[in-house]
Amino acid sequence: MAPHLKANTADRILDVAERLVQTKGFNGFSYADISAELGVQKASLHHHFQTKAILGTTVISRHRTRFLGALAEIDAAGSDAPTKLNAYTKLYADVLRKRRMCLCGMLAADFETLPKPMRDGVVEFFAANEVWLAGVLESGRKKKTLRFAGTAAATAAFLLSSLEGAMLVARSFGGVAKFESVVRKVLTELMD
Amino acid sequence: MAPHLKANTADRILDVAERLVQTKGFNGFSYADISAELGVQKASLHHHFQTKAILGTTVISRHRTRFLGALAEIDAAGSDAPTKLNAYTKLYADVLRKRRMCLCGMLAADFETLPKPMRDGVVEFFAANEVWLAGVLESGRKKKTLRFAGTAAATAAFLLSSLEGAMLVARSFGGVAKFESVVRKVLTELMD
DNA sequence: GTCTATAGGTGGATAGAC
DNA sequence: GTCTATCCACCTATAGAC
Repeated sequence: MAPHLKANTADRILDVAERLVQTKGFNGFSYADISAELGVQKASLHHHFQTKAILGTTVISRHRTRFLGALAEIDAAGSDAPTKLNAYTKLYADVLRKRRMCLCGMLAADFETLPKPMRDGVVEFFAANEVWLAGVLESGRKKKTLRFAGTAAATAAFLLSSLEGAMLVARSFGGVAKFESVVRKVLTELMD
Repeated sequence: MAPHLKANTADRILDVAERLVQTKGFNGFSYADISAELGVQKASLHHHFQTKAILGTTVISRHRTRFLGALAEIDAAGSDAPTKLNAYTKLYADVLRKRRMCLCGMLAADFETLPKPMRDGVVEFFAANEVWLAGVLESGRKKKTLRFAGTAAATAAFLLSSLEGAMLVARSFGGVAKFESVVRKVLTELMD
């Protein structure tokens, strides 16, 4: 709430690290990159985040907190299910507009090379997303504002997969316009 | 055609490099990894592929040739459009079963860190896939074996995105079963 | 909490013998 | 075509002064 004009060093490190993970992947950047960008020595970065694994884990957990906060805000608005799904896809579009990949989508690509705590964070993020989506879908089906075959859980998995894939592909091939075209196709199936 | 019992060194290097890209990403492996696995010194690898960029570019172009060959085989079978789409998704499922990501899907994640020739290869691969898919979709619509709204090109982009995303997510969260569940959902929309 | 300095290892890449 | 040996830049991480 209280807006600090200058974030503290740890947060500024996390900001840069988060962006670098989302654009270059966890193995595509180093402490030296963060050091150069912030004008802070590498040793100072290690003071705040002793190892890269700890830095990565912290990036994930801060991101999950914020993302779940955004979902809570969507819920708090009290809109109907289709509006909630639109708002959800807008979260992804906003990330893509910054030329970034979904944090956990990127880390899913790097998955095999990640330390265990980061892997766990990625899986938790996907699970939380699917739980939230399934809830929205189920409520939409009850109120007849959404239509879909099969379980809400399977439809949630389909939604998450399609959004992640649309981001992944669009970042190199087609851009925001293609992402939004795919999103419209996905949502239309549920809402028409 | 002629089955060599032992592939030549260059091909064996490409085999390992391809698998490492698909599992760890382009920035997640080194010449040392290939060296250890093949029992060949790093300097020898550089004799066959002078730089990592050349190695990566060669992996992509060999993969594109093989993949387009697989699509040509599907076409040669002369099946109807739904059968072709099923065969196409099976190509992806087979990769996932080997616990690998689609080569170009993985490289799409690494995109920002790739040398230009590799970027071009990734984009070409996606473009070729969408062209092929759009052709199958258009022919299916003509013969009323497939139904979809909008253009064949947009539907092809949706298909590709969903398959890439389903692979990306399923590799860390849900496995082959979830991938196939998503695929069934995607194809059912077109075939029901 | 930030710095300088450095350790110890690995990255991609090359030279030159065989 | 494969090897040994080596270069140098960069990596993560630590020690210790300020």
